[in-house]
Amino acid sequence: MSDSSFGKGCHLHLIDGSAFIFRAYHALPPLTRKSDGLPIGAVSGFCNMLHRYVEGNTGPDAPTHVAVIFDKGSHTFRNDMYDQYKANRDAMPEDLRPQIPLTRRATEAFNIACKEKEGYEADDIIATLAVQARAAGGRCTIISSDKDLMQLVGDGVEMLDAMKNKRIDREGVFEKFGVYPDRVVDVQALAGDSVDNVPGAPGIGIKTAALLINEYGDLEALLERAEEIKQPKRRQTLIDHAEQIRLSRRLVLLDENTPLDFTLDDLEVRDPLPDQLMPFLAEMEFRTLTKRIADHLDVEMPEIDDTPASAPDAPEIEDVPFDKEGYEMVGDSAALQSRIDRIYELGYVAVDTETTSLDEMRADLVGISLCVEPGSACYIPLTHKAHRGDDLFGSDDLAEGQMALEEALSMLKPVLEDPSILKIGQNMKYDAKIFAQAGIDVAPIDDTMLMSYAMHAGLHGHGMDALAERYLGHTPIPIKPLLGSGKSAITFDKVPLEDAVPYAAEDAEITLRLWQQFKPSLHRAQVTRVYETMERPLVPVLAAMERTGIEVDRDTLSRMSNAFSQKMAGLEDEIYGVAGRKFNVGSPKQLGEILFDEMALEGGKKGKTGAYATGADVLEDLATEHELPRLILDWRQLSKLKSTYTDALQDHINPDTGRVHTSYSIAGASTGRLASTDPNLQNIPIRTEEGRRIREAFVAGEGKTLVALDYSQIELRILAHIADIPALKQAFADGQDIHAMTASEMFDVPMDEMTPDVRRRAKAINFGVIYGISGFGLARNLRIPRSEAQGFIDRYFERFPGIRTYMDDTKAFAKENGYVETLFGRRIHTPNITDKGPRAGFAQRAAINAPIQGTAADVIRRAMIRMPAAIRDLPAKMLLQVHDELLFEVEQGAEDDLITAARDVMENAADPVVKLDVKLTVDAGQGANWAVAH
DNA sequence: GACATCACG
DNA sequence: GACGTACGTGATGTCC
Repeated sequence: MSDSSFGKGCHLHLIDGSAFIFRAYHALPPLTRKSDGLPIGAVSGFCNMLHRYVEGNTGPDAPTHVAVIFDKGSHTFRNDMYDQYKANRDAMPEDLRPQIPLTRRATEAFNIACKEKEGYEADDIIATLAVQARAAGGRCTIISSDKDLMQLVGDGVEMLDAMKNKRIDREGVFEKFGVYPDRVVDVQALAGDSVDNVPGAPGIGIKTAALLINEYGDLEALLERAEEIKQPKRRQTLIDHAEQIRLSRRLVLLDENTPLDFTLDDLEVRDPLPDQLMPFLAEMEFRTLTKRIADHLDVEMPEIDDTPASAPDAPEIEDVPFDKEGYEMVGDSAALQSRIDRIYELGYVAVDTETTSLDEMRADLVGISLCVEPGSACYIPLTHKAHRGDDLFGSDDLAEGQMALEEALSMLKPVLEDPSILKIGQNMKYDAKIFAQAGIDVAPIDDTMLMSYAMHAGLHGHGMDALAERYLGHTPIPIKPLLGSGKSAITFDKVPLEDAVPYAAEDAEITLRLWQQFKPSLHRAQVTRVYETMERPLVPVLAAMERTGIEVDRDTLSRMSNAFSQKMAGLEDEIYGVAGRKFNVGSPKQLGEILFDEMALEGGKKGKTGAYATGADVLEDLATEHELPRLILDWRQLSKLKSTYTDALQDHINPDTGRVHTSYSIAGASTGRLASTDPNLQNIPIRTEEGRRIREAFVAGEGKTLVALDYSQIELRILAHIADIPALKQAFADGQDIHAMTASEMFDVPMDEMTPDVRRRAKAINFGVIYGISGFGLARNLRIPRSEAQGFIDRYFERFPGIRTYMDDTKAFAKENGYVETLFGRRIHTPNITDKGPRAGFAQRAAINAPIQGTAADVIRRAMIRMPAAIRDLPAKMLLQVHDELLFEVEQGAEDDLITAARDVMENAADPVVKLDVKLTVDAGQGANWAVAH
């Protein structure tokens, strides 16, 4: 190596460190260090890549200088220019975070210069060094495939895609951008970048951008002469967004003058020093790699001690039997402190809370259980009462031997909030909400229920008992005998400590064991991304929404209840008169007997239980024959509205907050949809005028407005994309009425002669397709002969052949693999797909529907996860989700800002993972109550 | 606790 | 040729 300074004949290699890390992380399963469980997969991959890189550096083209460049800090000067810069990036996976510093150490261990600078991106440092190298007359190779670096290429600067081993020169850049490197930033400024959240010009992509730049020379010339553009839409876009485009250019333009405290000469290539490298590899416990590098360097393989530090002679995890004797009660701060110390040694802990209620908003914390290793779980009782609930003199005295609640929480708060300690739970949303009541913001978290959901949706439920049984072969201690049931049931704070400790501690241990089993399986099941990006991050978002709740006006509901009561009473009198006697109108059994036995109406069909069917469709048909069915239908509607809504909702108004707090189950629906319970706020009436008025009781708080945003026809749009139906895609692109278009296509009716009835039929068919259409089902829905319905379907398939292909392919895929997948990789298992006979149809239709419904569910999940950051600076809160709709509450005056921000997130929620052929559009409404806002 | 019914997307 | 069917949910009331 020469001692002369960097100049002609020198060759600088700049490695994009972050790219290496992410590639290593995603390429490898989540390995952990054997002695202590530290996640180490990305470091392992990183070292492998560095080693391969060093090995490959021979021959005439070898570098004389080299550095690995890292990002540092999340805030850069670009965030000062534009606060949304990179704002929609997913958070770094929790098991990657602790590995980042280790990759720096790895680089140094390989004796390679390692550089970073606070407030600057790695790309800026790379730009600065590349320009310096060029100015000094040397060459530079940037090892990265990041397109943001392509602006640097030329005059001795090239890029190397290490993955594909492909060099990128000026021509390569032209291939990618349609312009040479000096105009790349102009093209990027126009096209924007959804990954970095660079806005660019709406509707202009790289192709159009390159076209414009090549025509006008450069960006400024283009913007100055924008008036000359022939296409009106494009012209207007450029005029309207000129400032946004200029901002975008500043965002993508790399800073070639980053102040650096080193020079190129400091980057001279150095041979690895075995004394530095081998101890590091040994510390990481990389057996294979250490051996390989030791051989390569011709040194002795160092000792690797990977015996688990915790328990040197501990048997394998699976061998520890469940043993409630090992469960301890923690009753003082010294005992708790030693548990906390252990948590810090390992970096994770399974947590479970015991409370007085399943309703998190009304529940009081009773105790906390912790577990860091099988066999030694503990329970910290906090507010257990001294006497059983059935004690004649049950008092409020606390049981003895418990820690003070405040003391325990103040000791645990730093642990629960520590970003370096992973908190593992089963249905963590529940525990997080309980802790939130105490002002503790639990993070980061893992959730075994959600891991199971990501891996096993469609196979079985994901409750703790089911998972323990199935995956641990263990039956948990049942809660029933402890709490009793019915009227004599007691709350957990009344359970004696000797019973509470084993029950509670076992839950934490089960959770930990499930986690140990599930964590590495996620990767094998290829659902890590689903779990990390669409399940886990949703937990805090939903917890916040549920805790916020929505204001519901009790008086409005109460008045409606009274009105319904009166109407029902009147109807009952009429019904008894027509029927000839009194009976329970709410009893389908009695009604069936009246209609079909006593009154002997036609069309009585008995179901499998022997009772007559009296559903709405049956009564609807009978209504032409007799007046009774209509009266019953009217009564039933009122009865439903009263009992399920106007009465029940009042009971759900939380006395403390005056609001209604639903709970969303994340792992309930197999397709990825959420489900709302206690109360269900996803089925508030809207289809009938009378029911719709119930939404008037859902109101905005004082000085606020409710804003509703809903995806327009999201499932049909997704169908158009997945089944690749050009006519459907075109219709959406043109903003056409999709049902009218289908009708026109199918029934040869021109669009301007469309009748509501023809459109209605087409609409039914469109929905039928999403549900896995059958002639029988469509016939029943449209009340037409089955043969006619079948004719429609045949015609539909003829006009849109892609649909049939999609259905056949999906069924075949499900049979082959036992699951189907959404566009985002969510898997829905289809264990019944092999059914024979009459049941076969069910599983097939479900398999056809699941990718469509599931993809729509994924989209809105992604939007919800990004929403808090997007509306962070607005006085607005997200309140509810109803499958394709999000409801917000916003301070008056900020409605439009909220709509703009939220719509943007929703419409772009598929990016960047999926590029939909059909754009998603979102309709917005606002008002003082939900009836108006929707 | 099963079943029928009906509210929503 | 017959099977019996639209997909996904949750809450309520009746009846056993």
